[in-house]
Amino acid sequence: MTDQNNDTKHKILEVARVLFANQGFEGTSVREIAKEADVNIASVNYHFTNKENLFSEILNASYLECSQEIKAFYDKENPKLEDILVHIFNYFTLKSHDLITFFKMMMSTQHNNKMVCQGPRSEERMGPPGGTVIAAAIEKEVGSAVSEMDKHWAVNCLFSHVIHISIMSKCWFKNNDLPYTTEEDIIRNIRRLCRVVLNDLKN
Amino acid sequence: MTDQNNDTKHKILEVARVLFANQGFEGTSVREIAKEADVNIASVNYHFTNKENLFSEILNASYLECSQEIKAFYDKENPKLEDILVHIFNYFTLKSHDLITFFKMMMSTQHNNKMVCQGPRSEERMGPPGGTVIAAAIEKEVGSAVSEMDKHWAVNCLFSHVIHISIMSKCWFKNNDLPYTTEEDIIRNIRRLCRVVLNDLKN
DNA sequence: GTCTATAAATAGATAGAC
DNA sequence: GTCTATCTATTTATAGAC
Repeated sequence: MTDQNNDTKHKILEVARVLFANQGFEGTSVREIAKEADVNIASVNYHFTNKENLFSEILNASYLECSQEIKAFYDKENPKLEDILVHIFNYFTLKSHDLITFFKMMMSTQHNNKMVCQGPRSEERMGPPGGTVIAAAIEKEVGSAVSEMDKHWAVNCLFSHVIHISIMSKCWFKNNDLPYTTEEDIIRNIRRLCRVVLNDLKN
Repeated sequence: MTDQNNDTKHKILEVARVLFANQGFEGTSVREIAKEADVNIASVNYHFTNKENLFSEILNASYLECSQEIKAFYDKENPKLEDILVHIFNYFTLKSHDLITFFKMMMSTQHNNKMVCQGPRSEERMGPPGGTVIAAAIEKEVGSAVSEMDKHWAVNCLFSHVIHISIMSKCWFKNNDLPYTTEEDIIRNIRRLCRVVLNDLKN
């Protein structure tokens, strides 16, 4: 594998994940990817066999990178639960298209049946990316006596809020100037939900 | 307008909303819609001018019908907050493609900029469908002294959870058999979040 | 209002020269 | 590994007969 190969392959991946995130699978053409990445159109199929496989590789990589990013933050900063969720929000909205891509793909029924389940399942049974880290943080703050069901409930509530807000802040809020939807508002709201959920688990 | 016209137009709308919900805008062809609705392909453009306009009409209608359905339930049953949210969950997952369609469309960046804002804005400034009903129910249970900010926070938390779970239960859960994701689990979790959020507002 | 036929554009994929 | 050229299929949209 030459440097040129790596370059081309990498450029395609970088461009494709952004285009897929913004336009969906069907909304993005291979030609568009090649043009935007400034590579020849035939190189896409040469490196990835076909469009579906390119998509699939990005899907699996996105899940993995999301999980790893969150894990790295947790290991390095030893943060509180609410800091993790704010970190996830910032990561998704400011730094990366990964999660947007990932959840849009899941919502495309014709693809999720074929694709979501394949590839390495890094977090057991493919819970939400970062799910195990969120669960660990909950246990640390509430105590290890917390039941599995309680933990699942809490992870679910918190993650669903963050992912929903992350996605909505990119389209809905922007187009409808709703009240209390500045970045500071959103982060304050995330922290508040964390405290409220944790309080419930403690009782 | 003859009956035949109404029939054809109505059939197209019914079929298209389901296909758009499942496959997205680009993933659904006009041919597929016409075939599934058992109408001639040219009638789609005859009645709706073009594909984008058909999509746009469905988008606005879906938002409106969601809001009205929730409002009707509220006016008729005088339910508790948690019953409203369970009703929304049931409505979205069991009875209708409306919300799925609506949120998928919002996530398609190339369309939401053009479309989401147009049409009648039934709930002020296009908050989530059912948002005003949820807010009213909160006020009824917590008391009218609750601040606007608190209400927005609560609506946000509760709605984001329900919509996320509704969407996920159609693809993610099914494909990854995660624990605590039966319909009963989900409903129990929704009710729990309602109680926890309400408790916080009362203090 | 409905139909067939077709125009015009674009899609994914590949053959074959280099 | 990269490129041009092209095949084949499919798309949206429309013209024109009925």
